[in-house]
Amino acid sequence: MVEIDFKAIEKKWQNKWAEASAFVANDDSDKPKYYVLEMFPYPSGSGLHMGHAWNYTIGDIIARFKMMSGFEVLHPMGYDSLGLPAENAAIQAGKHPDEYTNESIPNFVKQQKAIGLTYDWSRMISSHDATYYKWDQWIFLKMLEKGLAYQKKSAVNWCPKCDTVLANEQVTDGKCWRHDDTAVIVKHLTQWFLKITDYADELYENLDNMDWPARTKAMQKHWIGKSHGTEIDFEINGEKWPVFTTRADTIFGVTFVVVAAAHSKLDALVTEGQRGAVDEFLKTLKSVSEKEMGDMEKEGVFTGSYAINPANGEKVPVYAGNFVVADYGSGMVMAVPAHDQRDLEFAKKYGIKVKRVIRPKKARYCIIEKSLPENKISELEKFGEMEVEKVDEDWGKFIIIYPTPEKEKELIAFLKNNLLEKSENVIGWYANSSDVVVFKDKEFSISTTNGLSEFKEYGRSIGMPEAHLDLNVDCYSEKGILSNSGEFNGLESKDAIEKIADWLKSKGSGRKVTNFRLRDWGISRQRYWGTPIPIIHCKDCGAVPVPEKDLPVVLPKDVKFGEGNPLETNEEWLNVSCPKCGSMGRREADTMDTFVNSSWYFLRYCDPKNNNEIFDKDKVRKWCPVDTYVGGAEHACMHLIYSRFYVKFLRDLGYLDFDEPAKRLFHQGMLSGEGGVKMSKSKPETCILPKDVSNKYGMDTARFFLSSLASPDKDIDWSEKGIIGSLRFVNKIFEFAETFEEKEDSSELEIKLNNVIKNVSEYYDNFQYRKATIELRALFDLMEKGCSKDTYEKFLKLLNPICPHITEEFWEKLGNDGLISKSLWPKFDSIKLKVAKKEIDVNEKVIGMLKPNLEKVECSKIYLYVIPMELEKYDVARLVLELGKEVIVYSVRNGDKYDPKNKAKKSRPGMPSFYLE
RNA sequence: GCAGGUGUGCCGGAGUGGUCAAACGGGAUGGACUCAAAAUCCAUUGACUUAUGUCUACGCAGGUUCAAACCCUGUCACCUGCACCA
Repeated sequence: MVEIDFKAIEKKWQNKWAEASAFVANDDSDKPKYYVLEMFPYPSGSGLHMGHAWNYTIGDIIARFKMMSGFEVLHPMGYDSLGLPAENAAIQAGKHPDEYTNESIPNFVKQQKAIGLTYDWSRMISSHDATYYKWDQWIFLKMLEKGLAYQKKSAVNWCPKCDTVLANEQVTDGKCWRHDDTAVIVKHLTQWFLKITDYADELYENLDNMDWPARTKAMQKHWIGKSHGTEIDFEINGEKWPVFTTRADTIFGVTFVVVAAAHSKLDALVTEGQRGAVDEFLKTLKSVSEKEMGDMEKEGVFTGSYAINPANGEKVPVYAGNFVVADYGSGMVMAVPAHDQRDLEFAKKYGIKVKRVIRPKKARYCIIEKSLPENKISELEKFGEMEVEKVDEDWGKFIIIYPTPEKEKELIAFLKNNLLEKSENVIGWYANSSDVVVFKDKEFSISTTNGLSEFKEYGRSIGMPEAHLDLNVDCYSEKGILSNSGEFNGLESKDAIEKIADWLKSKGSGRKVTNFRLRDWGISRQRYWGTPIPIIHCKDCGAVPVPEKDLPVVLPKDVKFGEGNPLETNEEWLNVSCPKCGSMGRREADTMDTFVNSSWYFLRYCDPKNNNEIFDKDKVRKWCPVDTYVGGAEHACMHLIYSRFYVKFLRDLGYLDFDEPAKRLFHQGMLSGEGGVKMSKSKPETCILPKDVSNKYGMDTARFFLSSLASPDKDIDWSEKGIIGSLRFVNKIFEFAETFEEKEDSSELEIKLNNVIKNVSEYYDNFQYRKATIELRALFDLMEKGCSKDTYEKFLKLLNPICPHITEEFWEKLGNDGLISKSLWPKFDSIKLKVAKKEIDVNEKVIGMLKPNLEKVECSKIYLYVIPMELEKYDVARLVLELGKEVIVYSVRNGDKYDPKNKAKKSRPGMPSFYLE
């Protein structure tokens, strides 16, 4: 291998790019724009490892490709420098967060520059800069104006380790998103909220139109949780209490009502007689709630009140229950134990009756038998419709019965008594209404497996397995046919839901509604390193917004850490006069959630230095929305929902004229160390460092290697062995460059080049970098046999997005003046492409496959067998002409013409086949 | 439980109806070069066997088709999210 000084080449070109301001995006360019963005990082003091480098490279490749393809590309970088991690890291380092951050950022920038990324550094922003967070505050005031920011006292999630409140989105499984070993506790505090729920419907519905990864969209849909249902008023103690349900068809099956234990108006329902019991229950709840709310058993207590079911006037008991969510719907549910598993559990526990009002559309039982007497078979008919579905050699008849609901129990008894125990021939039976399988000769068993095919598998592959009997058919939660429901009997659930809603509406005791799971976004944090909330609390005027002209409210430097909310420790900052009445007021000491900063930063890149406005509308109109956004999937329900919300808000404020922040979203996979070890900044030994890689293999080699490993959305592992393959390739290019002498292109190479240009362009565009590397290798293989300077240059351009430094070097060596990074992407010639690709139709294709084989063979006669695909006559005749041989054609289907045993069998079945004589 | 995704050779990973025993890379084996090694180059890398040959393969089981890794049905396993949302 050649010794190559990658380091020097990298330095040289990084400097040249900077000198030429090669990647500065021009606001006034006439070219079409393209906005590539990677999620801005929090600048940790320890800098970045190869995993980060790879992440940025994914976007960089697109950016470079687009630049060369004639776009004016905006590819900015900035720092999400406010927030808890920075505050904690600073405290740990014994520094003030401001100082710490201001040291970290230059270090980060330096390291990113060393990777050779195409960032427009003139647009760099940092969220801890007051000129940036001023606009966080401005947006907050605008939201306040529009009624979208408000404060309320509420139960909030508190992380004892972060020492602050968390948003719903930041709690996973009852644990903090940063500390998965720390359970979140509930506190009641007055907090600021942003009314993201106002946009719930649009946030939900618009997902369908977006080119974002399916899983992200699915997660967001889940999170927003839109569901259509009916709100039904139950009268309790003369007052109407609305209850939300998606299953209005089960209204006649309601046997009790449950109100959330945490319901704010629970007291109104509790009778004197039950007061003691309820208080007792609430007390036990409190002691548990801090730990495992999740896997707690369904419990409750009777409140003493009764609710009147508006559908049938029945009085049903009202319970307070621990399994009802207080802030979803109305915090109250109608319980239908016959058709809901949770309700059933509860009903069983407290001895509440169960009333069935839905029956399966069609129960289906299947008996598999070998030689059952006819009279037994005909006996089965009395239970309902019957059919013999299929005959199977091994297992005999498959008899299917659809019993009427009334006869179902009888049928089960009949099967048990007559068939399963007494007949040797009966193998078993199953019913998919209750998903039951039973086998002969065994203890009876019914379990919730899944029907016939499973049974067959059991029967064949395992023989007669142990079967389990569990007649758990009393809860039917599927949709079906209504019964016991008065005038609605016989309707299907789907129709009944509509009809019952209409009926209740006409009676004035119900209405159709849409509910969302999404809650408002709590943004108050009791920490220092965040955007101050621009509010002054006044004894007389309440919460008064800081006037726009007084923005930004700057974070004071002088605070004490470790004694609760740091901002509370600076009295000088806290005490200000009320902007409204002038009397003494006090600043809001909470700061904003760090996600506020990242919700709109991509807009600021368009006009990062504007001091008069959040941004110039025209500039944003020019660049936004983001065309390609690259970032981790972990933000699916946080940053990626919040920023959508912000965009919609700013749009409605008249500042934007688009609906979504990014047209296309891409989640990169994670790069792990050798053998799948997670790289973590806290464990330096696990980290592969870009500077080591650059020394050893060169950044370009690493970029090529990582590109060639797998699709960039997949998780990949670093491998010291694997990169050797890429190093070999890079070395070959160096050797080629050293010894390059211009030659004529072969026509094969010409065609190949065309194809490669076309394919590689497509691949870069769609993140299929791996395929691009394969095409480039294939092209280079041909080039090694000799090629023109033009071809060589085109190759360098094609390789440039992945290997920007070395391609600049070779480009220069060829005598070119400008930067290859700023050169124009090669065009492909569509005529040549046609020759190369030979766009042939199906018939030609089949014949085409045969021809080269036939040509090779010395023979006088060719017998050709083809399947009638309408191709014989014309195409074969042509083939005969072209080959100049005698070809005799048979149809494969025309049996008497050939002996299938030793002839047509040869090639793949169905393919035209031939033999020679 | 619900939702989304994945399952291909020793490994990573292409391949979405016929030019597929399966691209490309890694690894392994053999050979060339060398005193030797590294690097480089060539060949082989499902089985049987060495022929323009057969068989077995793309999680498993069925199905559609002249033809299936690719389409359909069912099923299993793994990954990722959400989980008492009525």
